[in-house]
Amino acid sequence: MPGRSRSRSSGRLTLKDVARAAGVSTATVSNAYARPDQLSGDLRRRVLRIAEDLGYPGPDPLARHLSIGRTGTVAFVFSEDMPYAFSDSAVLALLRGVATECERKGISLMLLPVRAKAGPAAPRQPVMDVLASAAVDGLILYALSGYDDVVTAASRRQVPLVIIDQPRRTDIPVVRIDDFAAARDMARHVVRAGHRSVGIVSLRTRRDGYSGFMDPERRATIGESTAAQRLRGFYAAFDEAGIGPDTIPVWESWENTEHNGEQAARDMLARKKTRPTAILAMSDRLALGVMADAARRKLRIPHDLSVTGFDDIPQAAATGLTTIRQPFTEKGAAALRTLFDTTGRSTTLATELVQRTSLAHPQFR
Amino acid sequence: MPGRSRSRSSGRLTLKDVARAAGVSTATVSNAYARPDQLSGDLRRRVLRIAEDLGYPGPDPLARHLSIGRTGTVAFVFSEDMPYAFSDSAVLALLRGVATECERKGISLMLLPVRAKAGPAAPRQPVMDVLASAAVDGLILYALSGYDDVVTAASRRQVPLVIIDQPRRTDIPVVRIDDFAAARDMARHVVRAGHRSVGIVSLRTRRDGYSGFMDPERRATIGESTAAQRLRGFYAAFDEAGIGPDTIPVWESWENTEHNGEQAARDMLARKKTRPTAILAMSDRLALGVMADAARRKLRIPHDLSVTGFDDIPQAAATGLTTIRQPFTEKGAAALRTLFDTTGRSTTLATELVQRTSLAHPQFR
DNA sequence: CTGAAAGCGCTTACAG
DNA sequence: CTGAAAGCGCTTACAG
Repeated sequence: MPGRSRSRSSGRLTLKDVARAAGVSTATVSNAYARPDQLSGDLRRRVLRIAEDLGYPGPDPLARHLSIGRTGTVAFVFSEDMPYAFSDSAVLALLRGVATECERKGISLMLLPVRAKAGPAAPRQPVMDVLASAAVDGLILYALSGYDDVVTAASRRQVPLVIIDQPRRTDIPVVRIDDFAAARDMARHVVRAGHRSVGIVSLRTRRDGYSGFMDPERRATIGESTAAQRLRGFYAAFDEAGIGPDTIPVWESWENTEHNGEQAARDMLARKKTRPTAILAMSDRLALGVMADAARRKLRIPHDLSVTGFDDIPQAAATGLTTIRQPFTEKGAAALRTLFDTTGRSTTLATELVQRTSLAHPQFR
Repeated sequence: MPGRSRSRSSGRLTLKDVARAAGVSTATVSNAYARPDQLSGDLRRRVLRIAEDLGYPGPDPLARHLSIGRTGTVAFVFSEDMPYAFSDSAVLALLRGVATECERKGISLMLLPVRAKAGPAAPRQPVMDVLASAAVDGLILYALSGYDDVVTAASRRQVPLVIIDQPRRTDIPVVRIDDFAAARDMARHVVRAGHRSVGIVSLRTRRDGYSGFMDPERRATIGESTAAQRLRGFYAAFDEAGIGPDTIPVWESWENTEHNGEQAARDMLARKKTRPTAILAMSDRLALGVMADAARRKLRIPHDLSVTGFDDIPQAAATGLTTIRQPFTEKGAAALRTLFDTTGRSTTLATELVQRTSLAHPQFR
């Protein structure tokens, strides 16, 4: 802004003002704050006292960040809206892990929601803006299967990236579990329990806002989402048992909520003839929804219907849900470590099948 | 860094590189991104295409922030550690409110924990660092009663401030409830139910890590914390009923956890002779702890013991806890609005006494 | 141990 | 509609 007077023009105090008042250079004032070894204790104390007397709040973070090229902040980027993120215990457990590790390292955490509105084009612009304008040293991308545009925008930024819960990409380190193997193990477990007639409640496989049964074409083009990996795992185990994919109804949920689980159950349990003896859900929340609908129909679990989940959120233990335990907190911590790990190695964390009471031998038919 | 070559020295692409490649000034490139009306559509498209071809990630946020003097980010500053914050439904509801409003306004949210270690001096240095170096346009200070050093450090920053849940300060706008009145109403309700022998489980009144009964001296010097306001409200109602403070045991909890509530109950319910007929807790979590200990002693609620809470978290409804409902989400949203409201007005939100089944007429003695 | 000055990568009022 | 240049407020290699 040519023509304006010196640094006081903005009405704020700057390093320069302190330097002038103390009769030293700005370098010395800067050093007084950030590099105590660069000046004598006496001078440092004097400078700091004068700054305090003047009411100088300390070096401006914005200027400092530009100068040193870092901000000490990382962003957690996720495709859900905030209310959802703060209500989902799986997301919260993950955030707890990220945040705890951040705190340990003295790094600040920024939350960056990139709306999950349906349709490939919808969120394009806002996403770019928020991603492009966040002053961070690294980005943690969470559950962005199908959000290739977001991932692309993120990778343009010249900062380290790590992806949580998404199929491998060769160019970005990933922290994940083996979704295929975990799902396959669960399905084998269901088969071993004696079930031949099963249904699947899937998480979203793409970004089109669809909830409902997947038709053959949709099933044939499930892509590479987390849900796709798990679906393949289920199919693999059922295939081993001679149960073909065409005999298995799959209900896809746009949202990971109990409500979607209930809708799925409503559609699957409606006709007694075709009712499966076991329903495999891709999340505990979906499974809880299925159980809620089953209860409404007076179906006893596991006597009349077996149900399995995925995640092992606190509610799972409370309701006796047989499920796959994921180490959410560890996942979050591992993500942050990976972000600043120069080797760029991906991590696959172990899962565990937790047997409770919601799965048993089918009792009738 | 004198002596280094031009902007390519850091190996990163800058506006300048794009300008050079496009044969225009940096102003034009900048305008192409941020002020489309400042150049023709043709030129803009050409510039953007060249930037894209070069792999330019767009204007660097750090430099942009320094230039425009804003970051589009606000920080939520709280005195608990991250694991606690992500486990407490009251804090989460509040954050949900803040975050939803942030999302609506296109503002990013930063989480800034300032450790709650006991002792006045302990957290001083780290607190200053994280507060001083966060590049934000505003600070939301949550539940910082007793953290005057943090508040002071925050107010040095030349950014808008808002305080949630803390006694009024003349210089900073506050979003809160009327803790005194809400507590007094609850205590009146307890008196009206016929109780004369009561106990209080308090939140922390100071920053010394103390958990246990408050002796008269401690009670006489409770200061201005949220807990102090509520304690005065309880006392006021009991005083109206002729029940003096000296006859009321008060157990102070350093942490707002079920565990601390259980400890309080253990101490208060130990001797049958002096056992109160009603326990007023300053939070639902503390109340749930009291109920848990009561259950262990085979005390029926409310037959053998009445219990009241404060907050109305989801668990309260599930357990029939009579409590004070706080509008957490609205509180968070109001805080963000207040932050950018030039009037600097404080807000006091309404609370509601929710009657459930944990309070009844005392049945014995 | 201290200071003068270039540099970080943008934005923007102003002149043309 | 476009460009030259000052300015945002720091940090730091280097000279003294």
